[in-house]
Amino acid sequence: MKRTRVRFAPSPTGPLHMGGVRTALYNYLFAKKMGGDFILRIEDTDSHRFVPGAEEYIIESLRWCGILPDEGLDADGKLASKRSVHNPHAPYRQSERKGIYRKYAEQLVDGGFAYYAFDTAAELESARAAAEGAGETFIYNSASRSSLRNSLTMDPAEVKRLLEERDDWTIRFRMPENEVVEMDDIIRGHIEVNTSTLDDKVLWKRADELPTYHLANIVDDHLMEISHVIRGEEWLPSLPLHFLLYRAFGWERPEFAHLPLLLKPVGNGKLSKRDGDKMGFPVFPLRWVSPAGEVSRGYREDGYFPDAFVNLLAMLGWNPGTEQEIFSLEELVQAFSLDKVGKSGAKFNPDKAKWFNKEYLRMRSDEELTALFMPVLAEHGVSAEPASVLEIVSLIKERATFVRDFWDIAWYLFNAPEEYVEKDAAKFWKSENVAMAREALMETGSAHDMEEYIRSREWPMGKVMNCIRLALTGSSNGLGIADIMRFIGRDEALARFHRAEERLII
RNA sequence: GGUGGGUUCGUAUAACGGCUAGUACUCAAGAUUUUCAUUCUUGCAAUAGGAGUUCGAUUCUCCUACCCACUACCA
Repeated sequence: MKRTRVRFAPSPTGPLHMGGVRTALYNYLFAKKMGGDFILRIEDTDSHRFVPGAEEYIIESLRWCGILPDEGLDADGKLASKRSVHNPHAPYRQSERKGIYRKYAEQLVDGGFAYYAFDTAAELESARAAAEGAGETFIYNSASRSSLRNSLTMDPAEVKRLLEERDDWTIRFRMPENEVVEMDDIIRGHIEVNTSTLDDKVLWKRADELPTYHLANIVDDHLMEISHVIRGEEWLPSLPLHFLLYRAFGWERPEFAHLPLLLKPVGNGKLSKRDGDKMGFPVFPLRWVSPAGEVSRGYREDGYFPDAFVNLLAMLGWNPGTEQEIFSLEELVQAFSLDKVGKSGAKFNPDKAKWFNKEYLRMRSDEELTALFMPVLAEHGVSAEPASVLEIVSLIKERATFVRDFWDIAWYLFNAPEEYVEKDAAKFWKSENVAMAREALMETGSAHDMEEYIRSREWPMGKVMNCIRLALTGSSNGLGIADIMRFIGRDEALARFHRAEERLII
């Protein structure tokens, strides 16, 4: 049986967004599940839309997620340009493969599957405008190509002359007339399309001597021995062309699987960069600063754990068929299967994303979380013993979604409150409570004794404790008094209490 | 406009023609707790509409509606 080989083939026209990461993830999971190879290829055949830094961003994102390719990267983590044992199909950047595509395009011309077209951009523009004016849509296909300037309509000598003289011609695919293309998609099943609704796509451009996506994609997938093409649903409309291209070349084609789109949380439409900015969640795996200086937030910088991010992405459009929701990458590999991938677009839910991170935070060891929390403390000008921070972490980890929440939850263990929440003070800072609290605090040496003291006197525990809590934390919520006092000590607790007495008016 | 794809609680999804349509997130209520949070319990909430096939349809077929994608010498 043929070895499973899949590829992730992004275009470096900007930062990879979470939908792209999911496509990469599904490719990776499928490859690993089948014991095959996951290949990274950069499709940079559009010389006009190249964005500096985008390729590096893609690689760094995959690295952060732990879904690095088996093939396509050199040992230094850079995209491979030279062949090696691990990179037998290098280069993996299409701009570096530039020289190989022309002969394939011409092979199609020779076989009668493609032709040379000499229409200028301006001519096509006006043809489109004319059709639109007549209430029709201009399609470059069997119906219109006979009246356009190409090697199918022109004298061979004239064609030869133009090919030599001009440098703006293209090679177009000769779409068959009125033929039903029958296709099978692993996710969507059987699909039929009539070629009369399709157009003669440009395959190769003389102007920059570069192929378009369609040609480069098919040629490279063939050359790289790709067995399964797993890509976004937006490619489904070009599947007939790709089928026909494989047929024209006489190549065995890979299996196809078109993934459902990731949609925006509210309203309709696919997830876009603006949604995240507007609704307060990241759309990108990593922070991205555009060449113009525009900043987009990233899951990494927002405090998400990479395994949580991968987990939540995996569950968007796929399910294991069981009720398990938390999966490590290895477990995902084991459980993954393309026939459990859904057909309909998945709306991204930021609340569920946070829930995943919360679950992962709880699974982290106290030691690891402490190591992550120490720098946060330093930022707040606090120096604390790792041992006591570890103890604090174990107390607060269940209350947090992100490590950065730790400070908001436990800051009062390090600093005395500067102000008091008015509403809470009004509720609990009453003379009789304050008197009881003061006595309990002064007369006992530990939180445990204090509790006994209050209990034995049959004082209202809630009122007294909240009075003390208000003095210690500035509000009526937070950790247990015993825990707080263990960390700040009795002296500090008394000092805070006296300070509250000075500052708060009863 | 044309072509293709899609449609189960608000969201993600389960139910390979057959129990009362299940689970998770969110939300609400209750229990626990010295407060908050956690935890636990309970609750709210869905098969887009209409035909057909069938003993029986969320599931198969058709029609309608709505949504999405594509419709470049972009990917």
